[in-house]
Amino acid sequence: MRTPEELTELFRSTGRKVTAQRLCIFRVLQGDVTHPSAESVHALASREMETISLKTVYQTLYDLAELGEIVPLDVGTGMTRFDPNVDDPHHHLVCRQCGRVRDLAASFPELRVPEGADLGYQVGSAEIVFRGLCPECQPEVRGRRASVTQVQT
Amino acid sequence: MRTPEELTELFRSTGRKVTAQRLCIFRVLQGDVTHPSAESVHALASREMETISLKTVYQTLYDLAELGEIVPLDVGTGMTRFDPNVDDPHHHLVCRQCGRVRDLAASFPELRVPEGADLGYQVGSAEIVFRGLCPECQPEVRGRRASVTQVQT
DNA sequence: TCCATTATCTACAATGATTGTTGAAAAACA
DNA sequence: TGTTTTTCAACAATCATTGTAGATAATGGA
Repeated sequence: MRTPEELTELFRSTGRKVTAQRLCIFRVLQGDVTHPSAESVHALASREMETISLKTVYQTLYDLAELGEIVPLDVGTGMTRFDPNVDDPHHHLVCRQCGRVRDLAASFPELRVPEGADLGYQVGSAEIVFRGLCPECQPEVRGRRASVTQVQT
Repeated sequence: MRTPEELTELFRSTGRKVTAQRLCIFRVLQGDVTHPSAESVHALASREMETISLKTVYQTLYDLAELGEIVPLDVGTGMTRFDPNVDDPHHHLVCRQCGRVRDLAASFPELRVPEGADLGYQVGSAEIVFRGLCPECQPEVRGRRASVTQVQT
């Protein structure tokens, strides 16, 4: 995602106004790698601006999404998450315990819909969600993590 | 998914009661390949039993999920979808226009998290959602479908 | 078959995430 | 600085889903 300064520029140049609230949200998102929900962006922003409303956060997040600066993401954790990493094609790691989401920096160019299996769909993209346990949620086995299990695909 | 008769058996043997509503829901799910939402199961069931409540549908769907007969699925269409196909490992095709969901009967045993990209996650499974246009939503080009585009992964 | 037990039913209210509305306030640009 | 237009915060409303409660029905045994 771009810096708050670049986003300011971008907002102005697209006829959007740049307010203290928006700058605050830009700052919160900057470098956030945890794919926050609107709620958690609001919680962080509230630390700087107590009166900022959740509505404003949603609004700004969807403005950013419209400009292609972040991507709304639904990985089945009940809320929409926002991914500020739009530059590198990537997939996602989701913790099935705590819901933590991280980017998986890899592409899978060999991934194809097998011949005849497409049911007539004109497929344009694929998203992979890898599910497992994040480092924090793993049971410790004699001081280190339990052995890695086989990926079921 | 099992037949209504088998499900009746299964429900009884797990201390659940078999009611007319439940049988109706079993019948509706039987052979449904479109991954219906609770709402659409309710709509179909209502054709046979006008008074059946949405709550009952949810309840029965989650009973079936608990018994492993169907799988709740979130593919980002705003509602939970239910997949009666639990026997064959598979992934999903989602229409980005109408939200139609279909099974993609294929497994990708070669799909691995690249060495060092797992960020410490202990990955156990992967789900792939292929997005595109279903046959009904495709623009027609001189009588037949437009050419297939490249899958972006 | 009939009873007693226990689960399930429907109707209704409540939840949590998200979106709509409105008048007040603030940013942009002349 | 003034005017225009957007955005703000507070509040109400929505949608999918879940909780509650008393009425009802399925089950298993007498």
